[in-house]
Amino acid sequence: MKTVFMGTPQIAAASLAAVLDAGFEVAAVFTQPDRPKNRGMKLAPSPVKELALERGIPVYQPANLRDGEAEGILAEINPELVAVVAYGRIIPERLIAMPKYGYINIHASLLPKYRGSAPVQWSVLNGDKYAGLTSMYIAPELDSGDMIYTCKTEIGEFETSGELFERLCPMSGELLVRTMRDIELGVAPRTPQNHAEATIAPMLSRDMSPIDWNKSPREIVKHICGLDPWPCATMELAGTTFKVFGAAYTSHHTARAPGTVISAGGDGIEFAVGGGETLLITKLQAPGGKRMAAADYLRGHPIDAEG
RNA sequence: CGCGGAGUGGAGCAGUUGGUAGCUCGUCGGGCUCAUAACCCGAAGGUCGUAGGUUCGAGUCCUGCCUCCGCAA
Repeated sequence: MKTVFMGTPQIAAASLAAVLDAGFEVAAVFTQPDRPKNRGMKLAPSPVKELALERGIPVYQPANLRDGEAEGILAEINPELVAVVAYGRIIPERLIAMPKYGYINIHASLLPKYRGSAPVQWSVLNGDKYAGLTSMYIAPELDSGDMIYTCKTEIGEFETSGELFERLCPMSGELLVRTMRDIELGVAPRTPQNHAEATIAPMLSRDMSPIDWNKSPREIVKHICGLDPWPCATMELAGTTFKVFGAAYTSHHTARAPGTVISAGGDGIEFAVGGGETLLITKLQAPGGKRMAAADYLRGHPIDAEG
């Protein structure tokens, strides 16, 4: 089955690797153009591009899928199936009709929940018990296509989005391979989504970073985990903005206003939060510094507790 | 050359207008205690990232390099 693969980040690269290792013929790879990244803003290839080059697969990085050029390339390759994993681009309707088996996509949520660009992060932020992956046929409307297979995994209480992403990578590969096999065999199921239950998981932004101490301990923990590794939860303390990476529950109660520092010691910094409960911040990062245990930070920066 | 911050004993930090380095915690020894991560006394441990330069003298000024972090996605 002649296939074209489209994808960009790490989870896409992991999926591509699985497809290749399973022996499928990948005639070409489409990925986002190299982008300036990191310190120095050097142009960096996407993980998918790196893998494709390693495996000797032709790479295409069109800036636009609608200008006819991409269509020409695809027409020439004439794939029977196009597999899309986190490509970061809407596929024009006219392209979807081209391949014999159509376009399939792996989306990192249990559809119809969390359509959109940040499904993993939102499943953590919302404190969901499960996250997952769905393979589907691509439909013109974003992430609305008929579902093929799903794959489900429990989210750890303190698992970050980044960690969950890591775990999802191999699962995505397996799911894609299974889906492609059954499509080739003609036995893949096709289940329409319940569009009434659809929710959207929009991109995260830096504006979401500040911690709202009025929330419950668990909501704050999920906020911290969901925004890790980007854009990261933040808090203000003594006029400085800290990134927050770790928290622990306590069994304490307080009458102090949410956001008040109750204590600061070897376990971390304890804040009053919503519902009269408290939460211990255990890992943080000061501007210009590395991330460190809150207790370590306190050694060089004594903080006065108000409780 | 995209912009900016930082590299000081095991950890986190101070270090004033340049004059041979301090604090908190930890570690080790001793003491007190029924006991303790608590308290008291004492000790060890640093070529101040690196290579040069300025100077009578540099952690403290100048230049190159290395490493780390933030912005940007």
